[in-house]
Amino acid sequence: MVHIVARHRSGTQARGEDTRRRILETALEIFATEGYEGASTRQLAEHADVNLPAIQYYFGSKEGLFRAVLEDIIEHTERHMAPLAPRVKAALADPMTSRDTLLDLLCEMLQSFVALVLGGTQIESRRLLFARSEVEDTPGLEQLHESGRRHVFAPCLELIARLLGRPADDPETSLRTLAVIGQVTIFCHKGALEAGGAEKFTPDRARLIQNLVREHTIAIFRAVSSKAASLQ
Amino acid sequence: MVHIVARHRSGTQARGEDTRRRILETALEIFATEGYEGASTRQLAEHADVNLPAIQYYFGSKEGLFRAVLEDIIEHTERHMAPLAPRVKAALADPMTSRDTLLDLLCEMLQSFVALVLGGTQIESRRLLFARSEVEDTPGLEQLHESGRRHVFAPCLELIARLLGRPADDPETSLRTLAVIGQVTIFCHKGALEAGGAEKFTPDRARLIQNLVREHTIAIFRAVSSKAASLQ
DNA sequence: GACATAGTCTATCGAGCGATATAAATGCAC
DNA sequence: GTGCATTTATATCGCTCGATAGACTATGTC
Repeated sequence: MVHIVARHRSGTQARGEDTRRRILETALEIFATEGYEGASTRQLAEHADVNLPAIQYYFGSKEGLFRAVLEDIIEHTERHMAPLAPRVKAALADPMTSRDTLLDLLCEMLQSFVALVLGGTQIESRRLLFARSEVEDTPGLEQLHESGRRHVFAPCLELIARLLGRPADDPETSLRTLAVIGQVTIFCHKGALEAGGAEKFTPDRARLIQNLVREHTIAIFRAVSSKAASLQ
Repeated sequence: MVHIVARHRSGTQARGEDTRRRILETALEIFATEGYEGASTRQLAEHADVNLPAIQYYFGSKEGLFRAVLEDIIEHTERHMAPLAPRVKAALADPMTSRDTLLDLLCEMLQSFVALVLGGTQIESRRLLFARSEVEDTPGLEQLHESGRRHVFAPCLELIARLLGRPADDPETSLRTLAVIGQVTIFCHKGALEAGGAEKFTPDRARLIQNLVREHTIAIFRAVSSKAASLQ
């Protein structure tokens, strides 16, 4: 029952801890490329260079392993988005915050989101798993989804609601928010790589995307604000 | 070997043809919700109300059935996008075409794309299968991808290249194109439904999305054109 | 009415899956 | 060194998968 109790390190336990992490890290890659159902426990064990029952031993089950992988990602997401959260919260709390400040915060949110999906360690795997979470229906993916909604979608929605002068639960507000975020999420898909002409997203490429999404977003909300913003 | 020879209709043959179509249509739904690997031949047969070997009989194999489903979708995509293609081609061929015309055509392309993924018959299934094609790695999906690239991405890319005054193979051009298209593709994901607050995309909702994507796109390219459009 | 063809049925194959029972190996405390 | 918990290894279970074999029925032809 190692996968439940807390770990204390020394000789054998330390080795066990290493094994656990090795399984966890290779599992991220394999789940990302093969999907949950597509990845077999035998494949997972082989790539982590452990024997088959090790997965049950450390994580209880294949599902337990998958959930552990997701928890790692969620934790990373939250840590990545954390610095911006209080600033957004403060800006929203103050009714006097200027439009420029709100718009600037929105752009920062989006740029941070680009950095999240295109940068950092294990980029490719996280990117693929994000994309999968939109499609598959696997135990635990709901949590990943929920995390994305809380740390990315919700703050953007609130900022955009203020920029539009509309309630956050207005359809137009949420649909515009989705459209704006869609500018970023499309880069999670492998089709975007091919169409972009490159094999991988280099840091240069990521920075270019950040700048251009910023430019688009500013253009959108400058235009929308200059009119009554009521269509249909 | 019915799945190869051409069909001629009369008594038994006509019944066979009906069975074939019934399998094809229910298979679209099941592949969309369960994925290629997730859908079992037993499930497919049961939902189509045929026995298990019927799939092998009519389509050779599970893979053959899947490819047949994709071909149906691709054909639908091409037929949907066909009316716009010659107008785009003509506009691009003429070096004197005005910016406003180019921008208007781009918006029409995007609106038509919205209608494709959110409207028509078997909407939900096609939408889900589009989303899956971005992630899964299944026989034949490459063709679907290729079709989307040729009928949606490529024309938009050419129009945007002209609007930016940049070559079509410039990274900025393709990345901007992806960002703009991303405004639409995000609505293929089920997460977009929940975040949008609705259970399904009603025609009203689809029209609202069309209008708002149009507005965003116009704002983006009016702003970009008004400056030298050279960043990073 | 005999025959060939088209279509459908039941039953079953071999392969791969996740999971486990069981036991050997490893390092710790005493 | 002996007892004990932790970690790794072998062998195998029960199940579902895609696919097929082969018998049976319905239809159109002559």
